[in-house]
Amino acid sequence: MLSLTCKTAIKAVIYLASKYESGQKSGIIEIAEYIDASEHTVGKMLQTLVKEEVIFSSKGPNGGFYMTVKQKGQPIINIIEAIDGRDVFKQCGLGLSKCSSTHPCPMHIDYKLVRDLFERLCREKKICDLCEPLNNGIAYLVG
Amino acid sequence: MLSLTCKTAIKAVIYLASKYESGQKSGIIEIAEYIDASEHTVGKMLQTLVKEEVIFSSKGPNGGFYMTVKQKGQPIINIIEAIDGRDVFKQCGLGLSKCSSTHPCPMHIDYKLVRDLFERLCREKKICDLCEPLNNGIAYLVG
DNA sequence: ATAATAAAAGCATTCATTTACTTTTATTAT
DNA sequence: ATAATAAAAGTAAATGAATGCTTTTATTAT
Repeated sequence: MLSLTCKTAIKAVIYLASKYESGQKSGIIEIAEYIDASEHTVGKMLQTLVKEEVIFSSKGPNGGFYMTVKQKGQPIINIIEAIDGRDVFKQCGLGLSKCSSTHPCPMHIDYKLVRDLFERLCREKKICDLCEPLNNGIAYLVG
Repeated sequence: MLSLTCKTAIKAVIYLASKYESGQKSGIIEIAEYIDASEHTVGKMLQTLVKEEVIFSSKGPNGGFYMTVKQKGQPIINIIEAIDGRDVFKQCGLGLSKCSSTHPCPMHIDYKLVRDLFERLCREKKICDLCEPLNNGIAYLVG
């Protein structure tokens, strides 16, 4: 459902959000190391997130990527739509291009149930909700 | 969640099952044309399904691929496991290799809900359940 | 037996995604 | 102003999945 890059993006953003309290910005290398991902993939992907205003960045010494309180309050779906596009939750379970309630594939009704549940979860869960268990040592971004 | 080949496999099997009443076997070309997929991909994929005993095949004139009543009663998950492997419904939503209830990613609980719902659907729905709406002209495999 | 048919198998190519490298641009501290 | 830092941007390579092609093997009807 989600691309590898998109999963990496969610992890990176959760990490960034969890660093908010420290008041410090994070560089590409730091983020990539923490979530155990390729530096280059992370760099490209963060660029996209900045362009889509999911996160902010600043150049130069003491520069890096960071988030505002408002951005921490964004739903996860903002990350997903920025990276994988707006149609993730509209795709047919069997890959038909025009699958809909009026022209359904045989799995349409059931698959839509799953897809909609996932979408709801991604709309309801805020970035800050997910970084909380990380800060409490209850959840992990690697392993 | 499912690979392109896996989606093609599900469509091919639903088509085969829907042809059961006719008592006729279907060749690679016929199947590929009906579900609008690459002949070669379909050939390879059907081979795998035969090896995993999801469907049967016979060579020679009047040969082709076909299914028994028993095979039509299989759950969809049999197709998925044959093509994409047994771990599809065990994978972490963020791609962690060791994500579990004791070492969860921040999305674990919520994602598991979605994953489990999808798995349940794939275990409960039988192949013959899905070819029924097709036979009734209520659902489609192309478009 | 032979020819025709159709799946099985192996190898090669294409395509998309991911990862890697290099150069450029902006910012800050000195 | 200058040097150092760090993101932005553009291009290239590597990987993996999907597709394409060719040969082999098995079966059936004649």
